[in-house]
Amino acid sequence: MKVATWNVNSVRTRQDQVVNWLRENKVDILCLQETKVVDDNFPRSPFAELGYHIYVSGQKSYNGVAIISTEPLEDVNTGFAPLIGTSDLDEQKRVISGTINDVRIVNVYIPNGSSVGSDKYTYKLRWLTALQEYLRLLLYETSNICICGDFNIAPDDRDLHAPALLTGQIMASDLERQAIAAIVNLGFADAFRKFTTEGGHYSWWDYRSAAFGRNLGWRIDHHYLTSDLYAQAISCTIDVAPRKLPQPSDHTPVIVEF
DNA sequence: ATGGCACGTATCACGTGA
Repeated sequence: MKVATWNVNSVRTRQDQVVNWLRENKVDILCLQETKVVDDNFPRSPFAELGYHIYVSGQKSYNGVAIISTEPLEDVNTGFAPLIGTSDLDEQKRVISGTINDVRIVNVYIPNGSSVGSDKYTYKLRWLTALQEYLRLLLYETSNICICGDFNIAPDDRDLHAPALLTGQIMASDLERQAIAAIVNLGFADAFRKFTTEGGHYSWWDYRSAAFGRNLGWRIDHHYLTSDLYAQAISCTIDVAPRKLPQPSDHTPVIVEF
């Protein structure tokens, strides 16, 4: 099974690119982030015409997640509420989950955090604490979990183009990295690092400063797998091709196969 | 030096992203 994640920075703006990518990359699951559209306005038909099922949790202008699946998903739900109860953290649409072939797919769009010490940074850390609790409870229900999405965190210095400059800044601060480590310690592993240990591989490049052309990137889009799935993983790759297109998203897809 | 670019909004600038 192939599971891809892609922050598309508006699914309506990127609609043709996403559909074309799906035609050429027959993944079973595509997790989207930053769809930036309310559910009623999600462009369902081009995906349905390819035979995909569509599950969405969106809002106006900001955030929004979706799962595109070859097969119908079971037990689809959104937000943290199903496991940890009602929370103000669910006002922003950042979590959608469903089951396929006894694998629980959890698609997340982790908050950006703005800058270390800001109110948004505090929100990001709160959100990460909630995610940790959500996953801890989910592990009582199933042992096969693939959590993927835009984490907005570079787990270690290999995931940054300029660690000396960027370590400690937003997306590379100690508390954010500790939050990732706490999730890993629940029983997950970073699928990409099973196959690639060196640095220089990124999933996001700033639109500004011609960052992509100079490979000034960050690896912030990840798949974390429970132990059996991790053992079964046979590849995890970053497809940089969509980032080269005209009017691209600033992120590019990452694909795991297990 | 907080800049650079892109997105959505009933814009003609702003908030947000990372």
